[in-house]
Amino acid sequence: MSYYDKVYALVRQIPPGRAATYGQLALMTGSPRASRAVGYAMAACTDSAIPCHRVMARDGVIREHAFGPGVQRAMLEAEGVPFTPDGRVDLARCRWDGR
DNA sequence: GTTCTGACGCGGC
DNA sequence: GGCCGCGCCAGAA
Repeated sequence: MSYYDKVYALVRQIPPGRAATYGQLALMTGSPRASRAVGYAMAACTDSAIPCHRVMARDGVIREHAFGPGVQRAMLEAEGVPFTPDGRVDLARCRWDGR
């Protein structure tokens, strides 16, 4: 059980239509400052069972991932995740509370 | 064991 | 309000 597995386990618990930030997941893993490590774990995510598209920066900005550019946003929209006009995820409404 | 890098976060200018 | 720099943790070389 590496740190990655811990992060993945949390990400898999994110319900459809919800989104979480790297810092939030880092906080749940027990290392509030490990946001970078969390992001790195997501970057290495190749398992389709892990909804890594529901994880983004604190600002709601989505970075391109291994699945392809633009795919992440499409998947989120398909799940009903609200987006702001400037192309960011509206974390104010779909932010996952961790439960 | 040491060093560098990275899907980040926050404070300061 | 936007841009720059430093610090954080974990993994790979």
